[in-house]
Amino acid sequence: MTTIKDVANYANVSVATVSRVLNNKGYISKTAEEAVLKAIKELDYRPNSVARSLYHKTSNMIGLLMPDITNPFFPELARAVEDVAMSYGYTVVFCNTDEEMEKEKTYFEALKQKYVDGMILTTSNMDSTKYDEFDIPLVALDRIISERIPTVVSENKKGAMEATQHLIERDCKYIAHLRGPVGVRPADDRYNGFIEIAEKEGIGYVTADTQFSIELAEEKTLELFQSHPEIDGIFASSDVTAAGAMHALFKLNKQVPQDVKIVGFDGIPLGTMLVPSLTTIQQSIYKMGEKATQLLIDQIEQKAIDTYYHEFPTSLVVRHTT
Amino acid sequence: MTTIKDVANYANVSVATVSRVLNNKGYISKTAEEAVLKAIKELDYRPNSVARSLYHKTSNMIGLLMPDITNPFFPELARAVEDVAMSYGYTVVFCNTDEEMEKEKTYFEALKQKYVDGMILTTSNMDSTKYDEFDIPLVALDRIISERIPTVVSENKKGAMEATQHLIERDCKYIAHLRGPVGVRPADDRYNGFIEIAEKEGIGYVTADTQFSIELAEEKTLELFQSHPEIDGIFASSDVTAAGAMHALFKLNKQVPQDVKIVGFDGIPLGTMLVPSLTTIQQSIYKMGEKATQLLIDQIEQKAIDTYYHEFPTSLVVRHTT
DNA sequence: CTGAAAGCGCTAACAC
DNA sequence: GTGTTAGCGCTTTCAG
Repeated sequence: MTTIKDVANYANVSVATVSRVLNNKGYISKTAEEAVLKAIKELDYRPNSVARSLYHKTSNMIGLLMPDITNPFFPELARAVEDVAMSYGYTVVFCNTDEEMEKEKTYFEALKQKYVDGMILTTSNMDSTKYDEFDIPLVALDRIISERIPTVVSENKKGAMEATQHLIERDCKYIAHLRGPVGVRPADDRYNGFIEIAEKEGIGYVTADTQFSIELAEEKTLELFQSHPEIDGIFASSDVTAAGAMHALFKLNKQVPQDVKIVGFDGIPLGTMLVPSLTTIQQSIYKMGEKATQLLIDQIEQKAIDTYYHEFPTSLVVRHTT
Repeated sequence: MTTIKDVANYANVSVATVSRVLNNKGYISKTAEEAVLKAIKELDYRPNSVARSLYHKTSNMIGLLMPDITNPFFPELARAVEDVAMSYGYTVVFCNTDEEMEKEKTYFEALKQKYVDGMILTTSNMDSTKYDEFDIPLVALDRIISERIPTVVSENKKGAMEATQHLIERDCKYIAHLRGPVGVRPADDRYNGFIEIAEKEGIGYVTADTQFSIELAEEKTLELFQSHPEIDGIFASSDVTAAGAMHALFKLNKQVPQDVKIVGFDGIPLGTMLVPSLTTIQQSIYKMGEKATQLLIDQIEQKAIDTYYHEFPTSLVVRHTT
């Protein structure tokens, strides 16, 4: 490993001079600059970023905490974060917390110790005050943690209302809602949107709690039909649970969309892969990831942040399940 | 930020002593140890890992280069890597290279400068000699780069042979193979496996080149049926392309599996979500990720590596498309 | 057993 | 314009 000292020796200047040309700071004579550049090239020197970090207390790394990259909602988000981070010269460290507070805490600490310049949180099971204590740039993505942390979310409630309305317009008389994990904010918002429309329209409905698991969704759907055979519409809180519901219907020998109509939520590629393809509420996943990263970098680079709360519109994408 | 110096002052010892208790190295008296431990606790001190990195020339970070986390084959792999890394106290930096040599090079350099302790490569478009030059621990995962780099792959060819055999046993007379990206090793191996069995069994066949894109797979399938309407079996080189084929068949009004049977490759969750669910060649994705990470950490920790080449068995999972 | 001090590679005063 | 030097926070000889 060649160091700044080697370069200085080779170019017959001091390390300070080398540092100056490296950072374009202070006055350097043309000759000195050339000598240094030549030395750098010939020795194939690259500054050691750990040493820089130590001095600057900054690492050009950002942390990304998410529940589980294996859940098909997250890869696109992660991709967006990585793309933007990369374009600004930041590198991303990623961590799966499984919605477990312990893991979240461990990672949060570990990343702080690594001097990450900021973190994007797509998970939040820690006491929100825990985050507040720390003076590291943070952004909440698809979660709401505290109004002091810039936040990027979808219009979950509005989307859910639209989905429900759509089922009603498609003539559904009795709608089941496969609710997402209770306590997870976006899922709760969707639940509330569903209830609001169902009540307002005076339609029959029933709900069941699920997780982001296809098997569980299938099972719950089977149960629902046992107790409520009159169900003719399903609003699932995610595309994955919608897929689970479709399996259940297949088993029950119900035709989609003739006997039962389905709307999902997320707009992940899975929806188009299903046969019939899934009507869903499309979120601007990639854009949300971009925005969150932008907000984080703005904070890191001390730029003023105008708005702390960003809600991205959703849109109904009608495909073949309705 | 509280430093080792603060702890030393608080405990009335020298920084050397603090360092010793931190690392359980050298002799420390009970009293000194207790004083230090108390100081650490009361000041809520955590060692700065950047400073440690600078001294040790190690960062407890590993890099993970993959083509695109958005491709559903990769999240599980990434998850396995992260899980194992985490359990050994390593943190993972992840990068999407899009199979582009430029990005790969950029990331490779960037990570080296960050002192990552090693890298897992699920991508390889750089000249393999480029990797050899560098003396950083490396593991090739789902790719083969050089025999000097420990490698973890699936039995791609064998799996493909089994898939083809299965279609033949299911009475397919004319089989199409949706080939993966030409030049990507696992895809080429699958292609070769297919050809070998098709030739050996003297069955009719045709192939088409695809990428990991559902749309393209659908399009190519449509084209294939135009020129070869007698196709009654499809072996797709990935589950995603299999899904594309299913869409095409839906459009063509062909029944699966009655008119046409399909086998995919990968064994990603998508397969179970499709209706009918997809028969596929299951790879041990998670295990491969684990093994690769283990191999990397062994190298980092200077443990001897017994075998450089690890091939994981695949297995035929029969579901409803055959 | 413990402390002083050098040094990991780099940056930024502060002199000259 | 350029060099000297004191750190950034930590580890590890080397004395004592």
